[in-house]
Amino acid sequence: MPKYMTKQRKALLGYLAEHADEELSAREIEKALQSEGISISAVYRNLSALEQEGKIRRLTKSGSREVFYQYTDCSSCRDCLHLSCEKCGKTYHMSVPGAELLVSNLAQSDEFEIDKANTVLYGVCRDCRKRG
Amino acid sequence: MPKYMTKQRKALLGYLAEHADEELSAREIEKALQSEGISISAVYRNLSALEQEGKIRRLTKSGSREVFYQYTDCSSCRDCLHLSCEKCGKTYHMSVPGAELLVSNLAQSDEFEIDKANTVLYGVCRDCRKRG
DNA sequence: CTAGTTGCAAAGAGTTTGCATGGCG
DNA sequence: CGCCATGCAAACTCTTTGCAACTAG
Repeated sequence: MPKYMTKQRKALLGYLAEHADEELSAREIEKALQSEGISISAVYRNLSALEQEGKIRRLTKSGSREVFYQYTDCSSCRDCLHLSCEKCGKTYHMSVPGAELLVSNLAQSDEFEIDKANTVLYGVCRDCRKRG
Repeated sequence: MPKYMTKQRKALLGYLAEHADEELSAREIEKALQSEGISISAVYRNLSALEQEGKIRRLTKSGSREVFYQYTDCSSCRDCLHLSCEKCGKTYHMSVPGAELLVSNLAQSDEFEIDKANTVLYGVCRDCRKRG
């Protein structure tokens, strides 16, 4: 959808790439880029465009009121499920065979067709569990 | 947390019980109960209380900006995962053995501990798929 | 040049809060 | 009767939008 590569858009894309798989709020992004010079409206407009292109996921953590945006950097994301750690906020990409197994199990037993693009499993990752 | 059973609280709880497993916005609830007489602030205050007690789940559909509340009427919900139909909004309770299988599979292969209370799988249910 | 993009400020929408009144127990 | 909950309106936060100025291609 976007046609011109402005310096604001470039800065935003760069920041998202550096923080792939992290959950970021619009305000966080604006603050992080304030030295680059980008207005909060431009942040929102670009995030919305990216969301419509399917390059970004918009999410809210349960219990929280905040809205986060997440740039998911995974070329094969159409075929895998996502695990989100509630402690560190990182996203893990579930191996394709595992995802397939789950999805087909579900389709059989409950006759429910999973929408992989919009499903996120929440929990605690191995690293965070080790830390306690 | 709540101490008194006011008529507003009673009306709200009754409405939630009638519409268990449906996704409702604060405004919808207020409108539905306007004959009973409840203010939007009371709706929000009671929903927040219920959310803190864990009797209600607060969620946003991906892509949408709207916030929904859902009263999950399931006595054994601690042990099952939830499937949410993106077409009709209904929640399905995944059979316990199925959930256990999935959770243990994940724990083994990806060493990720699922938080069943906060995880919702999105997709399309059998009924909606039949309808097209 | 010319259309897409930005910044600003104002408008909106949803949610929260302060305070006086009212009602449950 | 005392305290909690309600209603109202104002306050807040997050997000969107109108418009003039700017700039990438």
